[in-house]
Amino acid sequence: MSAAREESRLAGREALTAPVEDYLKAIYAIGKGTGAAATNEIAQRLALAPASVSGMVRRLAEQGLLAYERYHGVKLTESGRRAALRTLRRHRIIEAYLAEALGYPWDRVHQEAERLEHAASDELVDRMAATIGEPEVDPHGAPIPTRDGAVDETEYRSLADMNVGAAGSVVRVADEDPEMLRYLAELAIVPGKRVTVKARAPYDGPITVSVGRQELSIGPALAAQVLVAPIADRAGKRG
Amino acid sequence: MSAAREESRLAGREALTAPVEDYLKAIYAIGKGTGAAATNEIAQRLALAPASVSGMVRRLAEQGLLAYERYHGVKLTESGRRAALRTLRRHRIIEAYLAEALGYPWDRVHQEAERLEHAASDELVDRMAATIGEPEVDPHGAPIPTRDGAVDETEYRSLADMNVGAAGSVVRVADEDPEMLRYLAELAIVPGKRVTVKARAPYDGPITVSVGRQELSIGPALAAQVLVAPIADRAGKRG
DNA sequence: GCAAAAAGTTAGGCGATACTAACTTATTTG
DNA sequence: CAAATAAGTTAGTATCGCCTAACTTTTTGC
Repeated sequence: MSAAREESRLAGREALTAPVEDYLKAIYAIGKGTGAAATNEIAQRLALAPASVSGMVRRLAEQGLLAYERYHGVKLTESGRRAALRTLRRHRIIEAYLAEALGYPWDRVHQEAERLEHAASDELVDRMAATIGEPEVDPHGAPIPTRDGAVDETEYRSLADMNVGAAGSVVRVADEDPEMLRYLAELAIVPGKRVTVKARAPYDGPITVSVGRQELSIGPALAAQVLVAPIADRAGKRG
Repeated sequence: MSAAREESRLAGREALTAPVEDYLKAIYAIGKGTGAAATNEIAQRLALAPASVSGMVRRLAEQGLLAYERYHGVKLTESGRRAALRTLRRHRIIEAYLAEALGYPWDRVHQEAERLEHAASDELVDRMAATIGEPEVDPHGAPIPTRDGAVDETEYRSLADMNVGAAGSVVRVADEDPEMLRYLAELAIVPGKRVTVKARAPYDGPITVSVGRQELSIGPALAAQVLVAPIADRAGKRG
């Protein structure tokens, strides 16, 4: 009964299914909001076969959620972008709420939010946001889109791209890998912390960073997952 | 990719789909835990065609969740009953949490919980329960099953079945119809309230009830939705 | 600038879950 | 107790979202 299907969806939204919301989120993430996304990239991010993506992408294009040209990847339409941002808002508010209100550790909020984002109503998400004081970022520092679809799209440099001597403030870390998040927490590399790149070994070697009064060495793969806002160095060098 | 399917499900549970959980809940509700449920009743409760129920019920029987004999309805197995109670626990804790922690009005918690119960992890549900002090009933007075599958199965009399003169304490009201819940709240017929049946008109006529210092008249259909625990009448009449 | 490699698509299927229409079994009732 | 009615099932189909295998288009690299 398709009536039951309909009514199981959420009032006020155009009843996108969970898989559709996941595709839109993935395409948004790949295209950073406005760019194009390749079939294989979408497939990899969603852990699906490329052929499945071809099929779904055609359907989403028919629904007007994205622009698709065979063999040339896809781009979100304005409507698709809005839908992606609604899901992203849900996801990040849920993450923030789980951490703030329910004491969830930051390495597990992502996984839980990944499921709840498809089931939570606008009302619930808004109540969560209000309860924890309308946060602007999630526990990993990712910006939360507003109700009307605005997001801070500032692009930050990763710790891996900073020059030696440059200082900055950690604004955001990748949120998907729990083990990595636990490790970063251990190192005290969390949003808000001030970091300075002390050295970098050649040939993709480890990067030495000072965080607080500690100095530590991390691999470039990990450093790439940490985004930093530059801070004008008080000593007058340059970042 | 069935791997993605798997991983989208919840750790620690045997990965029942949302429809399956809904069937089990419905069958549990109809059979009051141990009795049998008729195909048509299940169909009606889930707003599905009877033919769809026949199909699903066969599959659930193959999975060992229920005992099924063609043309003679179904009964939950022990495993099915446990699964139903797990879902019920989720549902009711979520309802209680929404009301307590997020200020949800009692007429809307059911609908929201109906979706969240399929997406929330055990950890989330347990954290919610802990946060609001391990409630024993949901906002409508329905008992919350414990983690190990025990529920209070006391059967109460409805207001429609009470003798004139009988007094009692409202323990539970039906939870699905928001409009009815708003009306009951208006009348102050909510769990915990003391009620006395003052009169009942013949031919299925209205029932006059005193609640607090008010006296009001409600139809038998509404009265049937209100469950009451008898209170030994202080004046010595009888219930 | 063409052949090899990479990327993407189509074709053909599958499992879940639902539907309608037609049929069978059970129950009720005169 | 037989006919009428109610309840339940089977058969055949659809949609969604996914898969693999085989094919086509685009890109890359000599």
